[in-house]
Amino acid sequence: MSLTDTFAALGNDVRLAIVERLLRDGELAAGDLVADGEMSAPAMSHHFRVLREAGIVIQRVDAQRRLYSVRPEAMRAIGQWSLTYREFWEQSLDRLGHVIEKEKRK
Amino acid sequence: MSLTDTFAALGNDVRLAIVERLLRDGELAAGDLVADGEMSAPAMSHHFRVLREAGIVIQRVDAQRRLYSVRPEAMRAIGQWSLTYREFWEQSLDRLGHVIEKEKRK
DNA sequence: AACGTATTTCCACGATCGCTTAATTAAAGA
DNA sequence: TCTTTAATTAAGCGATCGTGGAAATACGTT
Repeated sequence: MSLTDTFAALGNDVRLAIVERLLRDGELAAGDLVADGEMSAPAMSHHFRVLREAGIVIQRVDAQRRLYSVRPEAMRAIGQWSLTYREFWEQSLDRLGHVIEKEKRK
Repeated sequence: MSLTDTFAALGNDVRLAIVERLLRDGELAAGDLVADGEMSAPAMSHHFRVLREAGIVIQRVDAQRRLYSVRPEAMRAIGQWSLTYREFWEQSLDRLGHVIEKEKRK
């Protein structure tokens, strides 16, 4: 459940797509994802397991269905991490911003 | 060079540690990382290659040495992505915040 | 030219990944 | 109870990953 595990879990096209779909649509059943994607149910189930074990999604049981949703804590961990270095990754934008500022003053 | 590739590259303890080290110390030679870690030079070189191919670090040549540093663009991609969903991952904090607000009003 | 330093590429190996088919579990409906 | 629906677990397979040792490459120094 470390940040490495989080990144590893999201480092796969299928799983990143699942997470983004859940972030847009909210809670969805495993079958919903199997329906529109061209992926077998076992394969999808495996991806959900990886996401669950990484702490990215939680599972809620409703009769036969397994409803999945994204854990805000997981997203927050990534958010906090990137914000820690925000000054760094905005430095090139800052430079650009300064150039624009200087241009304006002319 | 997609976001998936970025996450995949960071989904490894050694590589995440390398990136955080570079973010703290700035530009470092491959050998510097080999020195303090208990990892062989070939293994370290491979990790740098993965990070480079994912667009996370850039290599600058100085005589025999290869100096590595983090590309702000890569960090920004993660930052922007998480900020896209900021409202979502701050919702649980918001709820906590509201509870605190209500408590204050009493 | 020969040597030392810094790093990468090549080759091999065991471990893990992503997927499929088949079997299993579990709950709802007839 | 038998069947259908929803999903997971089990087993097996090729592909990729992470690593180390050995060799190769590249630059600087003597």
